[in-house]
Amino acid sequence: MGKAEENKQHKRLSLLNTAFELFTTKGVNKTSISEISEQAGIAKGTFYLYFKDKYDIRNKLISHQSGLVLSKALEELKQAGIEEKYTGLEGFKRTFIFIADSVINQFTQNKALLTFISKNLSWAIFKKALTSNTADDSLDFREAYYSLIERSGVHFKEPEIMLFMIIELISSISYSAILYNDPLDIDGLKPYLYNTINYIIESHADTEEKP
Amino acid sequence: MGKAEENKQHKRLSLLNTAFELFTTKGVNKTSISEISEQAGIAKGTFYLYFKDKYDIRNKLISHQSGLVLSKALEELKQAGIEEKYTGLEGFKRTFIFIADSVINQFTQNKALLTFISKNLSWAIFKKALTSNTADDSLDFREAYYSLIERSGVHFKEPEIMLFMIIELISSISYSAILYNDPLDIDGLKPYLYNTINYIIESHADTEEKP
Amino acid sequence: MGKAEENKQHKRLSLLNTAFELFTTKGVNKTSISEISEQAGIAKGTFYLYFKDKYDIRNKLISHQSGLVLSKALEELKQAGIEEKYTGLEGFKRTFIFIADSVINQFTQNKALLTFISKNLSWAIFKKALTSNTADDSLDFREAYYSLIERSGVHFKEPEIMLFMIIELISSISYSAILYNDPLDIDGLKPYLYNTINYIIESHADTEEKP
Amino acid sequence: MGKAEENKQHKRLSLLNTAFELFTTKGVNKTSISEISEQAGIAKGTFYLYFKDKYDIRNKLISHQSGLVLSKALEELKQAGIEEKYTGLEGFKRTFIFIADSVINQFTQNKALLTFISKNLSWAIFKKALTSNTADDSLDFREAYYSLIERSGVHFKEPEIMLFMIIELISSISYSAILYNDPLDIDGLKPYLYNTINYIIESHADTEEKP
DNA sequence: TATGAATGAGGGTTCATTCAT
DNA sequence: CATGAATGAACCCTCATTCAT
Repeated sequence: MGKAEENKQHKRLSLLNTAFELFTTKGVNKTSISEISEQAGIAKGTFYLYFKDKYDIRNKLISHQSGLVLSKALEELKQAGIEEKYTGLEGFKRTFIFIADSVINQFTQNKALLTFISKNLSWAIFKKALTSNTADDSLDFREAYYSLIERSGVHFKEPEIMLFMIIELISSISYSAILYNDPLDIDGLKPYLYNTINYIIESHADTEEKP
Repeated sequence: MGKAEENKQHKRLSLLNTAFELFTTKGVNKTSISEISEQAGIAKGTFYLYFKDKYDIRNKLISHQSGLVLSKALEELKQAGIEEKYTGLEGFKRTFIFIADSVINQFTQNKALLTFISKNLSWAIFKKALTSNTADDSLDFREAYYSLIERSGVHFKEPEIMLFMIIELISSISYSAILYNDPLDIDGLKPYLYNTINYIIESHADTEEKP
Repeated sequence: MGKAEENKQHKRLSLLNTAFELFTTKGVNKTSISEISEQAGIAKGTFYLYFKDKYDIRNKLISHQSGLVLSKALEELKQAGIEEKYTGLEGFKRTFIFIADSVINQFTQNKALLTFISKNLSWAIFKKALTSNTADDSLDFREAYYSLIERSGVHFKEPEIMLFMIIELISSISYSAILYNDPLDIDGLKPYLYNTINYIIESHADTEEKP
Repeated sequence: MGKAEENKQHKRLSLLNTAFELFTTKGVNKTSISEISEQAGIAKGTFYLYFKDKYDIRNKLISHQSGLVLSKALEELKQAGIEEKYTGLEGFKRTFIFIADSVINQFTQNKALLTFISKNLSWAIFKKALTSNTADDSLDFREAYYSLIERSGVHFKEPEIMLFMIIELISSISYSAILYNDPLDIDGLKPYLYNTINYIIESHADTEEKP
């Protein structure tokens, strides 16, 4: 049982990894299930024991990969000790920008990943990724987000909308800037982007954070 | 000659219109060239006399349709006489929000169009749409944009980046809000969106617009 | 031993019942062994411990179900007491028509059963059903048939052929009439059918039935 | 045009013939479209230009082949001059039996055809075959049937039902007898069969055919 | 005996593209 | 210019059957 279960997990992962590589290399449309299976060293029919179809595996990959990116960003945050250095609204802004910067840098270093996620991400899928971290991972980004808010001591009027707007801004701008340097490379755009993010945060903060 | 040329244009338009209807109805992937040709009342082989392949016609459609949306927005702007009522930075902001609002409303009323454009739009394609208005149309949105700036009398540091950021913000937020009401319906999000747009404009304006 | 044996019989029956339901619902072709097994709550591999393949279980079902239909007809016959009321050739005819009518009514009330049996029945399979009543059932229709003849006191020249002809007539006519009301519904056809059956019986009877 | 059209007809026929051969040899279920196409010397995709799917070609074949069998029977009838020799009810009976005999003999000589038709024939499909003789053939069996009746001078109460019953009787009995000699070979069964057919005809005739 | 994961051949079907007319 | 029949590769998916556990 243990062995069989292990084997199954191994195959599942093999399929996920292969699919990810192909999706990011050739795009989802031009990747066939035959190809995924073959390259994963698995019979074509076996694919269907693990995933319903190509879009099933794609969605699972998006959740999974988004989760990984965020995990890494939070990891880096912890190591940088940002949260401890700053407090209040200022601290929150710095923290958030730090995370955004980490995410953007990851995308800059892995453009295929950016292509894959951007072309297929929707806020709905992303929200799922925030919470359900596909089994293994124990990270819950949503929780991390709210604990971040709490620790800052700031009260935000609509934290959900604030998050949504920032994420949409980051992802849409990253896409064009990182992949096409258009209208400018991402480093040139960062000041504008972070400036806007800061503004969004400020405008959502309830005026007097220390009454 | 005149007759033949007319006929050609007619076929071309027929293909474009049919393709647009099918793309917005069933999606680009699930629309076949056979289908487009047949529904356009044209032989399959003839399609290739006008377009290279499905993606060729798709790109042309995106440019074309984006142009139409902007044209309509500018048209409405003219009829509303906004530009004449307000001046300076304030006027520019109002004008811009007016245009954004028009675009968003158009998308709200035509969700298929939104899906089609959002799923396929990139800044690069959009930029092309701004200038080259596919033959017939005489509108040059870029020109309109700069004349708008000029008339306002405000000097912007990076008008191109400003435009880019605003458009990305609008399009990414519209997508989720209009199509899925997630995290909120578009009417609920408009205040936040317009607020942010205003901020972006302000932060790009060179401090003292009236020296 | 008793327990294991019971369990085996239980699984066998579960497979037979499930297969029957699926065969009559979706047709033999479109029913897969996976489906049968799964719905029977049995592992796929286990199926092969009980039946050779789909057609094996199908044949066994036809025999079984045909037997059930005949059993029920004979049961009803007994309860109606027809045999006691009439004697001689006349009695035989009435008895036979009674049985035919019961069978047809059963089919009318269970069209899926009719489809299944008609599409798969052959005289050869049916003959097997007449005698070997799949284990449990103790009824031997062939025996019942000959005892019916004997009791009537009539001598038939070729009782086997007579039975064959009548059964083929009934089954082929029922099929079209019950399932498609074509060329007429079964009630409209019954007079013609029974009239012909009567004739077949008469023509097989040795002239002077009471010497 | 003429050439292309000819070519199309040729391909169509090639597909029909190949399908017929495969259907009668291996059965409809076990024949694949790949096989039909390949053996017909045509690309697989081309099949779909001519027929919707396997069952489309099957139905067309049944109609076609049934028509051929009947045509041949009527041809033989004409050559035998039966109709001229006999008149009235007697003549009708002899004519009908002659046709039945021709059909049965054809089936006896072509058992594959019998298997194919019997396993797939339904009264509904047959009726279609009676009238619409797939383009080329000019024979309309239904018309022939009614002209036969008319010429005989006999009035039948329900000619449609009479035909239905006789055909069902013939086909179901032929099937078992010709293919399996069960319960008797077809020659042994013919007397019983024809006897019954005669009876059915008689019983449908309006009593006094010569007033 | 029972399981059910794995197989992989083969099914039906679609479709971009070509080319003779 | 226009056609549309023909292609055949490629696709997705199903499923009977096997076999290690």
